[in-house]
Amino acid sequence: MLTQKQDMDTRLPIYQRLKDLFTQKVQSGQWGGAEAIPSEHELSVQYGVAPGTVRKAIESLVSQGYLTRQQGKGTYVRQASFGNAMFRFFRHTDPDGQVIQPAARILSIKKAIPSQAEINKLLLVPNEKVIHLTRVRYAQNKNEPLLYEEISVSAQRFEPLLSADTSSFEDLLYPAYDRLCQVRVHRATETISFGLAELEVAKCLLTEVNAPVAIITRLATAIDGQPVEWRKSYGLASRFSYSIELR
Amino acid sequence: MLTQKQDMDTRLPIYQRLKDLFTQKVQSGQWGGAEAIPSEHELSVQYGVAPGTVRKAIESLVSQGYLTRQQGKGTYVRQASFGNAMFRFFRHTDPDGQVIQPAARILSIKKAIPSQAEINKLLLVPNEKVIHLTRVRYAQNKNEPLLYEEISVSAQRFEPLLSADTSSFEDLLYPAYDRLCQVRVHRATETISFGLAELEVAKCLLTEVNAPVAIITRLATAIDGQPVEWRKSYGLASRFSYSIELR
DNA sequence: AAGTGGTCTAGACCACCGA
DNA sequence: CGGTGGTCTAGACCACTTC
Repeated sequence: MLTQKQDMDTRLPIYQRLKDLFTQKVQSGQWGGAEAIPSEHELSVQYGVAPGTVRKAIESLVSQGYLTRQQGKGTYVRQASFGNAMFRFFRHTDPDGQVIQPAARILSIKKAIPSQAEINKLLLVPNEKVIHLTRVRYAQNKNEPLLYEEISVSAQRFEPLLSADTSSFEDLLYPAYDRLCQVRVHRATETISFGLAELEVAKCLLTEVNAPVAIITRLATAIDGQPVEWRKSYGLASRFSYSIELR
Repeated sequence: MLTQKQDMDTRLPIYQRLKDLFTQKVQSGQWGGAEAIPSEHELSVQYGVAPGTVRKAIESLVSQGYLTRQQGKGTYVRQASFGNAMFRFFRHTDPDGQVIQPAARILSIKKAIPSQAEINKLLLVPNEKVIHLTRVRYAQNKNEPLLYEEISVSAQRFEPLLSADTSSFEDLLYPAYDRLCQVRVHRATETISFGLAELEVAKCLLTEVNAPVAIITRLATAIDGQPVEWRKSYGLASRFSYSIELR
């Protein structure tokens, strides 16, 4: 009663098999969207196991970041929530500790031929084009630019971006990906390095060419592990600081 | 029957109270060493709760890295596992994202009067001295310096370092802390920022004064939460990179 | 064989949410 | 109010380690 298309069952514990099964449901999109997944009770009946066993599988997926549970409501496939995580770390040296809510302005958005780096990072197929998007982020009340960003996505999957009203997604890109292109960012890897501002970057950050800048390279992936967005963000190095807890 | 010296009980769930209680036992050293902690059954009897509740508390502490369980043997306070996973805390990467495993050479090690910053970070008591340790890290096969490090620890707790043979712990400091000083690093927080090389730094990195450098500040803490080591690492900004996964 | 954790069951009652 | 997840109970049987 727990056997799936292929019996992945090599005498794994039931809750493990459930976990695999549920992971498939999430990755294939059968579960997801705004709906809650079936309740614990429902699942336990459906698969003929005890509620505690279903619970254990679900708890494990929650701790892995695939699901979230809300008491009284239900269990949901998790939305990405790190949208502007980076800005937690770009501390403006204002009266201390004030969180900056950055505004954003999109400078350009156009189809282009991918570089080799983009092909590698986004795993593009031959002849697949990309969409290039450039953006500047500002401290909200000031005119001061904080970050210049170059963003690349597959032109195939993100076609709708080209015809959309950019003003509707300037600040928040990932919700727009979801809304317009049905692509949901699940996690990302960021790499920090330092370099010197090239002309375009310098212009947008109102500094000189060759000024030291921090570069955050981000590769964002969907819940099924496919890379969906590659991004390079440039900020003035002198203002940059980034904290991580290691365990 | 679950009440402790001070009733920390504000109607917290039982397993939470157990978790706090067990955490105390670990941090105070009542549990630890080579012995297993009491069995689930024993604990459930002792505190008058169901075994499943004890289990939930323990599982949570296992996932937080405080305990490990071994089927058939028992549950143990987690030992530092530096043996092979040598660079647990070393996240620096080369431009391709490969983790770099550098060799190290200790330049100096001596007792000193702490700066105010050190007093604050390490929570030193009045008149407590520190040990200053400086070190250079090299790419393994090259003569090229990658990082210059200034490391501060309490002179009281780390006295044995001064009389030890430095060649025995050049590469691996944390196992040496454990072996020589019975101090186990459990976690650490790193902050990355950007600056310009001062004289000492420039000399060791074979570059000029005011060359752009990446600065990684690390505060390492023991299992009881006490700060034990404060470290500043400097690397040439042009060669530096650092990766983090976001979720 | 005895003791440990690992898995699983089959409930109970509570707190929270939405209609 | 009914349905959801959150907590808790009180067992069962299994797999593993140690003696």
